[in-house]
Amino acid sequence: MYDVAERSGVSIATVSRVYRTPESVRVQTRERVLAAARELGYVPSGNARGLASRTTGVLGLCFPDYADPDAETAAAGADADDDHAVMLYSDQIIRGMERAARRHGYALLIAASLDGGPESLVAKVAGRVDGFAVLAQTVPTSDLDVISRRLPVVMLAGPRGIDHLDHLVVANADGQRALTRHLVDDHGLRRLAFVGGDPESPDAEARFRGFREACRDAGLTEPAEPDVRTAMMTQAEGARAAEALLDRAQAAGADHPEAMLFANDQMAVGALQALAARGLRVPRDIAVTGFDGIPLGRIVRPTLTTVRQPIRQLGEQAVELLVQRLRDPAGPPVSLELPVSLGLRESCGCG
Amino acid sequence: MYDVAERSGVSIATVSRVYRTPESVRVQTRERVLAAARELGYVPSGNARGLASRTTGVLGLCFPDYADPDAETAAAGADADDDHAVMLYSDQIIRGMERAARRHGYALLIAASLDGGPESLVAKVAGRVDGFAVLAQTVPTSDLDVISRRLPVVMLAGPRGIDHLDHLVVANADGQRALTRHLVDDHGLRRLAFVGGDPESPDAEARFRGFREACRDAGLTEPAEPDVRTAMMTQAEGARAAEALLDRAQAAGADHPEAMLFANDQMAVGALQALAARGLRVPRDIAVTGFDGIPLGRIVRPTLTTVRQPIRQLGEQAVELLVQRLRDPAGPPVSLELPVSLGLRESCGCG
DNA sequence: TTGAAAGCGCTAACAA
DNA sequence: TTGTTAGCGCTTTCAA
Repeated sequence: MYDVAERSGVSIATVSRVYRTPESVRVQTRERVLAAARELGYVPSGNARGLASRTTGVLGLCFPDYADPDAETAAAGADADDDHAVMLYSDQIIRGMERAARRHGYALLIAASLDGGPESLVAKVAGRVDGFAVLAQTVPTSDLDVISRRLPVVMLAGPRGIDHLDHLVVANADGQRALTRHLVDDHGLRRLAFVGGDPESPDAEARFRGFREACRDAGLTEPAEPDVRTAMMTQAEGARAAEALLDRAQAAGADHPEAMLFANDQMAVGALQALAARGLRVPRDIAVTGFDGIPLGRIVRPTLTTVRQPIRQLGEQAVELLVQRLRDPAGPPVSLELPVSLGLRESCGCG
Repeated sequence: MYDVAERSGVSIATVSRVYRTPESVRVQTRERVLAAARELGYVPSGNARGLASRTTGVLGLCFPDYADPDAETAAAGADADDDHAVMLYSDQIIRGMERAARRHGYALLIAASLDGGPESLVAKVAGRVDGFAVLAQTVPTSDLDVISRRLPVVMLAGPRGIDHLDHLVVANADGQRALTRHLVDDHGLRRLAFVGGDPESPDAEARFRGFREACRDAGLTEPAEPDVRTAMMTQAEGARAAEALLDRAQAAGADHPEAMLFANDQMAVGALQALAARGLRVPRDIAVTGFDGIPLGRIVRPTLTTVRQPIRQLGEQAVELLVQRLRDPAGPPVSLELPVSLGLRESCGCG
């Protein structure tokens, strides 16, 4: 910058103005500066700029560093030889955030979190942005606690964790409730079984809650617990859960459920295969539903009825929240729930 | 940092050491510093750090700001109501780069390029990274010219543009040549028609070149030009091109081609529909092929034979190139061509 | 093992 | 419209 100033015969302040507020510099001068900059290959240092102005013009995103297990499994199921079709949860959030960030003139810095420590990627991100979003279970609460005292952080798709953070979730309970009602009201099903996940998973629990509430509202017996729980909510576990449900009914001399509702699509897809193997036709003999809206759900036969998560909107909304928070750092913490939508396809008897 | 130093009774130099080279500080001291940092909510400033050390630990990516028309069209074709299934070209590159960057300890800064000007997003990215990748036709050559004199830039999937840049392309000609040979050698087809794109598109032209070479090698007449060219290579244009080809043959009193090869999957998908509408069965009456390997290609019926681009590897390789260039700034410019693979499915008679 | 001090390249008053 | 001058918060010799 000093070189550019010297070469064009102005002060560094003028060079700075040319880049920050071009109108405030006489056209003639401006062009002289720009020419010199071009000749010298001058690229303004974002670091120096950020240091002097205390803003970076960058928003961040931290997401888990393990490859999304759901998506990987889906890829394997669909077509193992390439992964063009499979979009990860994080890919979609990135896309949403990038678009929204661009609208507001921000760039997006992304990093999957390695393990902690003073020099973790999270720390790096935090030090280089004006604010950032964190996907649930990515960053230790203790780190977030420290960081969120210095800059805006929004927590995505998880428990708030720290109560002064802004936070964004999808309407898990609402979605599952609506889907359950659809089964009861529109298809007349009454013997429903719910397959949940780890009790520690807020998503899975919220979905079960929705199921339970719908049962209650419909006058069915309100279950205290999911009929089956799985640890990882994988396809294999879904298949096993379906079989267990069948075996259990048989052992009791009872009819099998009229519908199996799974806390995610992965398990539902696994169940579809297991049920076919046992000679049950879906949806004729039994209905099956999932949750998430993964691509695999419309490749399998029958196509899978599900609740679609608005993942991209999650990213966009995260940026909106950050931008707003940057404008008004003192406002009360915001907590938003994004609406989901039903994807009614063949496996429930629609489509 | 001064506060942390004061609170823990050391100098700022020691605080710095705690974060940069923890081993060089006595354990006792280190923990005192860390405790103070925690209490104060200290987050090291990436800007200051970058300014002082002249490195950012961040790599960048600039990609076009228009939504990828191919992918958007694919989404519309597959299922207009959501976009979970559709991965954009840029999404895949981002994913590839992020993974590779993480392996090398870098974070990734992404920005779609708005229009130029001194304050463009490109300039912002350039000023905040140690090096970055540019997707073809994203950044004006003049800007790149200036920027690339200060930091490593790798050009992706396009003409090199500036000859001292590292640059990465996929083997368009090789892929189309191999696919054409497959049609000729394995399926015994000889009357082939090629539908290309804008002569300005290096990708489309390279693909046509591969086609032409394969024709020559097979002893067929070597076409000087594609049988049809389209401007945007969309589905609609592909459909129109297929019809034009049919009409042309009919007008000439000739048989229709035995195969139509399209310069991308979009057009091929459009053609599939047009051919079905004309009562032609694919691949029985005529074979159809595309290029790219978009997700839609395996959802349509018949599934589409294509050449798959290794897009994610493009991103990973870009990072490798940048890292290498950062290590050895003076080395000669590198130019790599990534191999593609055939995706033989139903529309050519395989699968 | 720790401290002192000189920048890194820019922005933002304030002056002229 | 342009120039002067303090820092911004850190890293990095060089000494101690």
